[in-house]
Amino acid sequence: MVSEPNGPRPTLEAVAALAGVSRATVSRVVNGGAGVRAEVRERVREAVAELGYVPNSAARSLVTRRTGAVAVVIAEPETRVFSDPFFGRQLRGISRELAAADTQLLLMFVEHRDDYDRIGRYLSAGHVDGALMFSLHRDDPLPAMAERAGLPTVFGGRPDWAGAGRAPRPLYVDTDNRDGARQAVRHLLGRGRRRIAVITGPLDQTSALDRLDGYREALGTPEPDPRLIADGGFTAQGGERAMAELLDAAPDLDAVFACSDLMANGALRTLRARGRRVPDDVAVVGYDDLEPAAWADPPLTTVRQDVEEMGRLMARLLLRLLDPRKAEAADGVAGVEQVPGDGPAGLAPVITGARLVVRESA
Amino acid sequence: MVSEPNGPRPTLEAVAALAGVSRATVSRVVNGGAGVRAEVRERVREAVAELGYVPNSAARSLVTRRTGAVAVVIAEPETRVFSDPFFGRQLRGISRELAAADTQLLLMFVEHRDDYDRIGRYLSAGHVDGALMFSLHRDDPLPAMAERAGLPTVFGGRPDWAGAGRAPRPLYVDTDNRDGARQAVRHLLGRGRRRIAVITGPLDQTSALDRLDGYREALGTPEPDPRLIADGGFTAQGGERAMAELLDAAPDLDAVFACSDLMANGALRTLRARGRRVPDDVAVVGYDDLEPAAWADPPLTTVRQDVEEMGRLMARLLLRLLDPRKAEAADGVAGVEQVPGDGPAGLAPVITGARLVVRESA
DNA sequence: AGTCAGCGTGAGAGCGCTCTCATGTCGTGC
DNA sequence: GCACGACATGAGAGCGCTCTCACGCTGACT
Repeated sequence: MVSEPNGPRPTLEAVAALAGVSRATVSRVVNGGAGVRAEVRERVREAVAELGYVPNSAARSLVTRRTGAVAVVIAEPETRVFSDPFFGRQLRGISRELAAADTQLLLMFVEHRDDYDRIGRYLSAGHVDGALMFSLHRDDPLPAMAERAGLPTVFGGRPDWAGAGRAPRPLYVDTDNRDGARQAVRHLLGRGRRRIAVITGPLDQTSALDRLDGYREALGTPEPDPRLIADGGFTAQGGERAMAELLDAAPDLDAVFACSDLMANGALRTLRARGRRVPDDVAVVGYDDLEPAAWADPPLTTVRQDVEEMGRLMARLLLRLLDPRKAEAADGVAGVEQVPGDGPAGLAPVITGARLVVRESA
Repeated sequence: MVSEPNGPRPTLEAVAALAGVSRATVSRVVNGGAGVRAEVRERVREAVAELGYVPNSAARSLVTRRTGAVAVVIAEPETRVFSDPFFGRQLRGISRELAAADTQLLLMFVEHRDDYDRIGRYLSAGHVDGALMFSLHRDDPLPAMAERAGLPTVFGGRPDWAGAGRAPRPLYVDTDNRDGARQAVRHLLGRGRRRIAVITGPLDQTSALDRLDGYREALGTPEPDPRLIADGGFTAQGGERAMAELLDAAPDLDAVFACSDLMANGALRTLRARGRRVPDDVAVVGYDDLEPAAWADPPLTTVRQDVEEMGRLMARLLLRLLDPRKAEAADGVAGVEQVPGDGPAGLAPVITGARLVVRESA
């Protein structure tokens, strides 16, 4: 690759001239080389290498109407996004999968009300071929925006599809939150705990709701003692506070299911401060099985979801949506269950399994 | 905005027709409207709104040679990137600043050897106007690639500029690592500690090196007792292991300066396991002042660097590099010191201050 | 009254690529 | 020996935008 240090980047034209063929032929070679005589193909390849030719993406996507990039939109108040390794992990899974498909990842955070405008505009502007959206709360306008813009979108976590009218079924990747919660609570019941409290996430998110439902189901009580339920907002501080509320309202509790590891950590802190031993006095189960779980004191019994894999699945789903032909035979991932009864092959929401990991806290 | 649900997106041409002007005039209005009669401008704006016109970015960047996007390249083994809130925080700062300048953020992780190829190609392909690079280790080929591609680049942390030959001075944002480390160790000295160990980061990174130098300086010994130095690799596990090594090699140590909060947490864990009380038996100081510091048990005395601000500064520096005219009067940030003796106004490395935060661990 | 600067606007040439269609060149079958 | 299809290649028309330049108009100055 003997490129000019700083001259203008070579164009198709230049390569064509050097190889003694037409622009069209060079284009064909650059895009796979089908229908070009081997000898010519080789000559063109050499010219490309010699000039250090790299296709101009703007020109290409101007005509193809494809950008080779997807947006990842994270609509989460700043508190949670990066103190919780959850997003990072998922992002990495996404990044891996996209990189493998030579697709770029555009990261956008929604923080303020006015960000919606900017992002909505951006998504409609055709800068990206599709979008991955995270942790939307109930009234988030983003899904509607994406739909209006006709932008293929995959959600992280089952979206609360209140807003959309006659929209097609949304595509998403989620874990079986309800089942995970059930496993957690059943484990506590199996250890003889009877006054089991729950620290929930914000109840305008389906993941938080589903876990709460799983808790209810496992207890077999549709209306559990309200003193045993507190909202921890999916943050460590929230978990700390929620645990304090719970202890005040129900001093006799003997277990707590925190719907995220971070909240479980907060809860542990409160329990320690109040002199309750874990797990002897109060057993604690978390959810996620990310770093905070293993590093808690004592290490958390928790529900594992393969977060990185979820990210990967989201990306794969979107890529398939964008280009069904390229649907590599990369399917049939272990532990993945497809919701049945849907459209074209593989284009359906994906629910991954949850699994209890027993450590010392319960 | 009464856009067609799914029709082809309107073009300049369409807007021009509706407003009864030429394409050129619409273009002028869309790009600020300078040199267009107010009345006409208004008419065009209405047409734009009516059609829901959004400029096609590919067409635009084809002619302007600008993409309005920058790459953020993170070259860090997976272990650290998202278990440490450091990157997330910095990313957020970057994102904020870029969003304010309507610039997109392309995120790319380097994990494998072959990723370098892909990313190098990408950076040369003119997809982005500039790049922000993080935590490069000594022999990282990325800076050279960026330079060869003529891509404006700002580094996070002072790069080890071994590779580059006659390159211009690299632009970077860093904290005063050496001073931060000095403060940490002086604090320990001030508390009467005499056998102060250090848990370093990987020594092929300047931040780790600089902190170690600060440690040496504060001690006043160019060659401190090697038994008091261990590499913790900037990870929690590494910190745990390093602490164990230190205790084995120098059981009489009475303090440890861990060069990151995560490593300090690991160290705390080992100390707890070995029955050493903190801070009574062993005082511990961390570095970063991110979540892990406040959540440690006991809460960590640590060195604060405003990570998000660093991210913001990196982005600002790059934006200024890309478009000097737009250098808003957003300068003169508190606590920021510019390295003197450089090129055009403001285009110089930035070193932000470090500050000791005293909590309970020392 | 004539000149000319200055401003607002339009015409049109590309930016670098893809893709359709026409053209040319064989090989095959009757 | 001729018609025809298959295949390889080239010519050229855009994709939607920006930007230069030319043009016409107004108003100020000689």
